[in-house]
Amino acid sequence: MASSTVENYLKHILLLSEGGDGLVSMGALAESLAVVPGTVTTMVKALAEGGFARHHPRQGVKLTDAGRRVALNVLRKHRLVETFLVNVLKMDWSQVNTEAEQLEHAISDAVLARLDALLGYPTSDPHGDPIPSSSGQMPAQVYVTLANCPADKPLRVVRVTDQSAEFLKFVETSGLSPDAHVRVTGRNPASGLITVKKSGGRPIALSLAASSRILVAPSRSA
Amino acid sequence: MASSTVENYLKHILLLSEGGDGLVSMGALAESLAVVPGTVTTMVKALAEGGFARHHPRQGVKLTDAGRRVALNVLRKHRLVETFLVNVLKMDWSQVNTEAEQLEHAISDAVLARLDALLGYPTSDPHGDPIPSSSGQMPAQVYVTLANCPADKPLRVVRVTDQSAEFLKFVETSGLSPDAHVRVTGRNPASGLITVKKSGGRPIALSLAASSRILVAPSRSA
DNA sequence: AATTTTTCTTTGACTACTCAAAATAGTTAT
DNA sequence: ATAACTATTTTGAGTAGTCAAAGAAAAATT
Repeated sequence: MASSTVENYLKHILLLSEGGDGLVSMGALAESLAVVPGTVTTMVKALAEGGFARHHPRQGVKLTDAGRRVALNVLRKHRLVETFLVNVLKMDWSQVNTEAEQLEHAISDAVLARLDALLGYPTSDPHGDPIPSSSGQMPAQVYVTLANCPADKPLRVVRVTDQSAEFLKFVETSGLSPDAHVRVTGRNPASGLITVKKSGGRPIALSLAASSRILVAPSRSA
Repeated sequence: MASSTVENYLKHILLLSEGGDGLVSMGALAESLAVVPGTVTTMVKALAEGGFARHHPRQGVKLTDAGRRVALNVLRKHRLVETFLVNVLKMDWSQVNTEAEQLEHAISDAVLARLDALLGYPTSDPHGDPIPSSSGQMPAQVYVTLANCPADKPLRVVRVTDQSAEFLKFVETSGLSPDAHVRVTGRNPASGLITVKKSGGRPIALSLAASSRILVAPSRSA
């Protein structure tokens, strides 16, 4: 059985390796886990020893298939728990990430299966993050960010890729949570601002940095 | 914050001290926690250091008020989680003890409060064990065991004080789960057996040892 | 009372994880 | 090509929790 610590390392490696070639630097991992780089080097070698990852000295770490399997299962637990906390327990979506961080390591596969059924087999969590299937498949999402999508087209928010309570609070009060219908009304690269409008609402101003953490899809309805 | 290990020690001390004078022997605690006695001595001194317990060398350990507060909260989490697993997730009551053992250390007070509301503020779990209140009160149950209650009186099962999956399976298939209505029909101290009957069912034979783990209350209806 | 048994405590050692700080490798700039 | 910078690795040490086995105290036997 992988310890909570090992599960955490694997989860963070998985998240950081998305998009790239799978290699994650020690520095990025240390930052993400809030430990010093030396600790990461030590642990990554232990991970490699256990067959969960391969360590390429001075280059980075990459998950093995076994490691990815564990990481995906942890991520699945995390996101299903978040969904439960929001949909069933009606908790604030800006808080559930922290809660799920603990529960993801304590929940058994048996409980997970029941929870999945109770929730109706969801494929994404309240932040729009995709939930890996029990067989370890994660639907590849290739959405465009609000920062670089065409103006004036009808859009639907599908995902918010920043789990910080502060950002999520802002998104919620702005009404930009997943499933919100919006369109980009203005874009000013000089000032680094874009403005979006909900159908029938007043314009909302966002920094480019903020808008790059909101993923959208084309929407039929305005 | 008390670690999972500390929480576990406190919980086991609380459970073992019930009924007695509050003093728990190192041996009993070691047995209950499945560690060697030397480990318990070491840990109990750390608990005392942290203000959770008082260590009386060669006699035993006793919780302080702070320790009891923590222990009751862990027990509350354990039993509310069990109730959730059975009532909401429809899990087998013989398995939920093991599951709750993990979850009791991972669930926050915020989640607990929501869970409590969802379940309708129950006062006992599926095994009939009393659930401590959020303020740390545990309803004192002074029930009689099936082993030494009067014969032929109508009884209601209120609690099963053995969490082993095997025993719970037996109780369930015998139909002696909490709220079952039964009466003692025979008692044979020589063979160590007693027989009970559910209203309209056939007699069930139990050892005295087994029947001492089933608590009952007088029942109006037969 | 002396001896045996039981229970408890101590000691030394080990695993898992962590940090601080020094050493090293790789990269970039001069 | 040398210097400087940055990222990584190594080393030494510390905390939390555990066990095995030796030693000490208390209780039970004889």
